[in-house]
Parts: sequence; structure tokens; C-alpha cells
Amino acid sequence: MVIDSKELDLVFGALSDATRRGILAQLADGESNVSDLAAPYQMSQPAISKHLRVLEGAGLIERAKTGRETRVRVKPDTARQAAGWITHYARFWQQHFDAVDQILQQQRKLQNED
Amino acid sequence: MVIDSKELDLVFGALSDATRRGILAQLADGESNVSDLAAPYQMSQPAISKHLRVLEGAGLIERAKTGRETRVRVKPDTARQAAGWITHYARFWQQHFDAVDQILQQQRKLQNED
DNA sequence: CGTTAATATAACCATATGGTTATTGATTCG
DNA sequence: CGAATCAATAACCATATGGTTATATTAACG
Repeated sequence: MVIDSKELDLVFGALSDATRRGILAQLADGESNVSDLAAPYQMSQPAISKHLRVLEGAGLIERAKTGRETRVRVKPDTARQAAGWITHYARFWQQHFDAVDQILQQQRKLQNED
Repeated sequence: MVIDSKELDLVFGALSDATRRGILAQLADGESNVSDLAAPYQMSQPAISKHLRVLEGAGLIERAKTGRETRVRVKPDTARQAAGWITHYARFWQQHFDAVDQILQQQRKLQNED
């Protein structure tokens, strides 16, 4: 299952907010519930719920009701796909970057030989 | 130089649009100019200029005027920082994911022993 | 059984985003 | 020089985003 463009929109969009990245960072310690995830932030509980919905919509987390609380856990696969997109292109970009760098160094060398 | 949160907002925000990812993908073939980058899309030239400004603001590309055209090239370092953020956490997420998976398998095993 | 707790939803608001057309500023070319 | 080309900016518009408060829903507790 290769991630499609629409899904990448959602994943990167979800990652573009510091609160949501913070939530994902918290989940690196293992699954949690909404109250605990909300605790570090001084924003309202509904705001956190909305952030969780965005993360869920992007496939980065999943929520499961257990009793009156909602357990939240990360779905690592989606995140890896996003990482894959960047690192894939990063390799090509670096190549060209290095190539340009070499040319610049070559030019400096030639100038020093004057 | 570690990338800060505000900058990550901009980088992931820039990556959350398919047109901008397309532009970055084109730049994997080497630097280009605005017209060539705009060609594949059926949107107006100002729209592309705006996308380029977003990418530039995020530190993902740089623009340089040469004559009447603008050369555009990628800045691989910024992209690598974003990739770094994801992959850093991906390792932890995967750990917990694997741990949960093991527990589930253990439970299945116990059930089969009934 | 009534109250408290955990979470979601609704309605609203301000600002951001992604597009458009019109216009402008340089540069190149005939 | 005058026309065409490359690209940016301005002004505008519709929709999305991120927050709020108020309310609803469901579960747990005394």
C-alpha cells in the first residue's frame, strides 16, 4: 500500500502544527488518553479533540473508546510513509547540491591558479 | 543548527500541498526556473509564484534572479531536518507498536491453548 | 440515583490559505 | 526603440484552520 497524494496532504498538514507534533511526541512514550494528552497545553479540551481528529484523519493515530475514556495510540506506518517521501527526494536533492558544490570548488581552484 | 518548532511548522506546512511537493520533485532533476516549474500545472503563473514563496519561506528552496528569469534550487538541509523529526519519533512509535503487537500475539497464543 | 468526570459536537469567530485577474517592472529580442 | 517574455505584486474571493464557549453524551462513583 503506497500512500497517495491526498493522504500525504493530510499527513504533512497534520504535522505542520506544533501542538499535534507535541501530541505525537507524547505518544512516543506509549498510548495515552485524551486528558493526559491535553494536560501539557493551556488550550481548551475541545481544541485538543479537534487536533486529535486531524491526526486521526491523517491516519497518524487511532482512537478507541474504553469506558468513558478514549485511548489514543500512534499508527507508525503512516508516519513512516511521510518520512519515506522526504528521504526519497532528499537523496536526489543532495546529489545536485553536492554537484553544484563541486563546481563551485572547482571554480575557486581555477581562480587560485591565476 | 537544530531546526526550531516554528520552522518545522513552515516546512511541514509547505509539504502539505501536492503542487509544492510536485515542484520539489521536479527540482530533484536539478535547478530550474519559474516558467519550467509552472509548465506541468494548469494554474496561473502568480499561483506558482505564491507556492514558491511558501517553499522559500520554509527554507526548502532558494530563488536567485539571473537576467529576467528566476533560478530556483532546493536547499536539501531543511528537508533533511524535517525527515529527521519524523524518523526520530518513528523509531519510538515502532517500538511501542511492536510491543503491543507482541502482547496481542501472546494473548492469541494463550487463547489457542484453551 | 444524582453528581462528577471524560470526551465529543455545535456554533461561532478571526485569520490563514490557495486560487483568480489585472497590473507592473525588468530584460531580451527583432 | 517597441514588442514580447519572465516573474512578482496587488486586490480580491471562497474555503480551511485553529481557537473559543456552550451543550450533549456516556460512564463511573458515592
